[in-house]
This record gives sequence, C-alpha cells and structure tokens, in this order.
Amino acid sequence: MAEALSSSQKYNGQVPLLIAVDCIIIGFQGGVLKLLLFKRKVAPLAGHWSLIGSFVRPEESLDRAAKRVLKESTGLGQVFMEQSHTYGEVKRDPGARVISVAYYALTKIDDSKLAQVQKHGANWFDIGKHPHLILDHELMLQDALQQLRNKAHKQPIGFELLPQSFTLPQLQVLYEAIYNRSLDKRNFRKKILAMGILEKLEEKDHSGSRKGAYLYRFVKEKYEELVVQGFSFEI
Amino acid sequence: MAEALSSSQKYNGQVPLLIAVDCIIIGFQGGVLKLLLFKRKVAPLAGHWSLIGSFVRPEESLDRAAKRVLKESTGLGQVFMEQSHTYGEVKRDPGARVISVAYYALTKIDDSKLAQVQKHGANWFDIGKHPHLILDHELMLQDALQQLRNKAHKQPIGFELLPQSFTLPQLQVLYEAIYNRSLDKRNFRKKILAMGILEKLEEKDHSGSRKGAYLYRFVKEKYEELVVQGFSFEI
DNA sequence: CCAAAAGTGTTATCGCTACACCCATGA
DNA sequence: TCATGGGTGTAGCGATAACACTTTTGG
Repeated sequence: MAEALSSSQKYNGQVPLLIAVDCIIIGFQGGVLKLLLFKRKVAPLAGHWSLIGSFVRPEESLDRAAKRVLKESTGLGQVFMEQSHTYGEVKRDPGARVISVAYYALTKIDDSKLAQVQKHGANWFDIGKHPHLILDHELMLQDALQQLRNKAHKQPIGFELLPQSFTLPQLQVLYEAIYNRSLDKRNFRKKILAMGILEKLEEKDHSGSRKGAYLYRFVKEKYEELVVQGFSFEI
Repeated sequence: MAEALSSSQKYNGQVPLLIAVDCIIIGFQGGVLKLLLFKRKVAPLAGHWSLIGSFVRPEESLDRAAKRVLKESTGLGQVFMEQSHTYGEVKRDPGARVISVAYYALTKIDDSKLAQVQKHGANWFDIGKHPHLILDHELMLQDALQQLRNKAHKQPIGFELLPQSFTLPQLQVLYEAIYNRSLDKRNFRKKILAMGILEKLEEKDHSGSRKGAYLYRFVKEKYEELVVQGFSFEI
C-alpha cells in the first residue's frame, strides 16, 4: 500500500481480487459447543456443508460485511463477533482466487430462531461430530476455536453463549467444553463467585436435577466497574 | 464465499477490491524496541512516514506477499513474521478502497544491513518516539505490539530480536521493553535459567560493563524437545 | 581504588489443586 | 426411599514476589 502507489487518486495498474468474509458461528446447547453450517447452494461444491460467507461489497467495511452475513443468514443481530484470521492461499478456492477474512460469532441457541435458521438450509452440529467442511473451512474452525479458548480464558465472553440467566453447573460445563477438560466443581465456583460479577437470583432452574440449581446473571456493569479498578477476569 | 457463488468456475458479478499487505517491522537496539519506517514515495501522502506495504498480486499468497515486501525493502529473508489483523474500513485509504492485511516481523538490527535499509529511504525509530504515521498505521502498530506482548509471554519469540548470543541483562531489558515494566533481576534469571533452554558460553560481553556479562545462546532444539514433553515457555 | 554493572539465595505470601460428604427433591 | 445432581471448606504445595550484598575490572 505504500510503494505500489501510482497516481494521486488511483492505484493504477494494480489487480483487484475477490474478497469474502466467512463466519464461524458458535453456539452451546446440551453441554456441547455447536457450529452452525449451511448447505452450499452453488457450484463449485454445491450441496456440501460450509461456513456461511459472502463477498465484501465495495461500500461496506469488513466488519459490516460480517455482520450482514450473520444477519441475513440467521436473523441474529446483537451478538459477539470478532475477526479471526485472513486466509489467502492462491488455490484455496477452486472457483477463483478469493481471499477470505474469517470472523467468529458467539450466540445463544434460541429454539425460537431455529426455524428461521433451518429455512436457510442451516443446521447446528456438535463441534467434533460435524460433517466434513469444504475448502479450508476446517482450518478456519480450528483457528477460531483456539482463539475462543485464549479469549475465554481472559475475558468474560463465555456468557455470550448462555441465556441471560444460567446456573453455575451450566457455566462450568460450558468452560469444560471450551477448554476440553474437566474442572473441579468447588474450585470453579469459588473462583467465579469471588470475582463478584455474578448476581444470584431467587429462582432455581429444575431442568437439570430434582433439587434445582440457582440461577445467576452476569452483571456486565459490575464487571466493567471492576476492570477500571484494575481487576482482570481469569478462569 | 458460499451464497454469492454464481457459475461453476467464476464468481460473476462480484466486485473485486484492492488488497494490500503492510509490515510492522520491529527491532531492538540500545535497550528499546524500534520500528522500521519508510518515506512514502507517491501520492496521496507522499513524503510521509509509513509502514512498508504492497498490493497483493494475483499469483501470490498473502504470506508470500508479506515476505516479498520484507525482502524487497530490507533484504531480510529468514525472520519471524506473523499475520496480525486485517483492516477494511471503506475510507481507511483516501487513494482508493484498499483492504490491508497487517503482518508484524521481528528482526535483529544488524548494522551491516543498515546502509541497505537507508537506501530505501527507511529509518529505525524508537517506538513511542516515532513520527506520526499515515492512514491507520498507528492502529496497526498498536495492535501488533499488543499481539507481540501476548505472544512473547508464552512463546520464545523474544530471541528473534537479539543476536545469536546475548547476555542475560540484555534479555531482561528486552522483556522489560516488550512488557513496558521493570522485572526483578534475580527472579528473571532464576526463571529463564530453570527452563534449561539457554546454553552458557565461555565468552563474556564487555560492552555493557567493566565486569562483563556471560553470553548465552538460545538452544532451539532443546526447547522443541521440552515442548514435546509438555513443557510450556512462560516469562 | 572506585564506579558501575553482574551475579547470587532466602523467606513470606498467594493462588492453585486435590479431595468427600451432606442436601434437596421428584418420581 | 432413593437416585440424582447441587452445594459446601480446608489443607498442602508450588509458584511468585520481595529484598541486599558481594564480585569483577577498566579507567
């Protein structure tokens, strides 16, 4: 972008390339991380399971393109989304030279939105039991998962995957799924509660046991207040 | 990349965009981190200090483009280089809509190569005292530095910035520069030596003191052997 | 002989890990 | 009443952080 300039308002003689965004949409249900996949509608590789993506339009930023793709394909609006990595091997797409910027999104899996999602030919799959992905999408997924692990460790993004109120056992199972290892129940509770960023509610959730587990809520305001005071989340 | 497909071998109707790579080239000398900047030769913003970059060519991957830029501008070949982030705001470049993939590189600052670098109108600046950068290059720099801090903490990439043999005081000053805080000398030595990835040489370096400090060498083979055994670097 | 940086150990504290039993409840 | 998952505390250990003096040697 520096040396290659030619005239004052145009970078003449440079070859533009197709650029796309692809979204790794991650959810959590039944104790496992899930991945939202779409049946590709067009050649090459039509009919295969794929991440959802789109070409970037001239008048939209990358972030905006990613949000648009998510919105169009799932109806999801306000979700956590972050750029992951950009894939630029020359032959990565047999259809053409396409550079793809991957984004990963974390979302609550909402049964009410399931119908809409399925209308788009999409389905949630357990990560690890998902079908073979086209192109370099498996690599994109693995990179995004690694990034999720790193990020979840130091920032409270796990809550993006849970409903607004959740139980501590649910939260623990989520982190166990993210890190792919089991955690000690007492240590986990101790640590997360000691942070003082959860509010205990009156109600219990009885879906997981006869006894029922208390519901909690992540208090974002409290978290942000603590961060200002030098607190850092870590789990 | 999924929905937008049109025909079997072409993604017709899609608008290609200019895509560039920009390199954040970082060195270390005199106890401070340095940044290699170039005088931009062409409009818009000709004559301003800038990261070095280039448009990506149709037949080269992103990684290859970044390596080419580094090689052409500095003669540097085998250096540590990693993709950082992709910048895609519509108006980020007043010359045209250009998407830029940033890479950061870590290199030893070699006086013998200084002349070559300066022929390209480049100069090393102390990070923090560097001139104002064009476009979103300052953001690119800050993002790259953050990434460097994160990475240096968990992987032995600091050695990329030092000559093959170095003293422990030098190494400590480097980490102090990266983390931007001072470290305890005894704790630092204890920790780094306990890892068993440094080899103590016979010679001393007398450039920093009358007494002289022993030179050490990073033994990459030893490090890799330990990693296999589950060891993880952390400083 | 002195200035200036290199080199060296010990102690207190904190955080992490490991670990087992009682509780509440719906069927 | 019993099976199932929810909820609770403590002790040991290892890692980290704090801290001050001796050594070397060129000028």
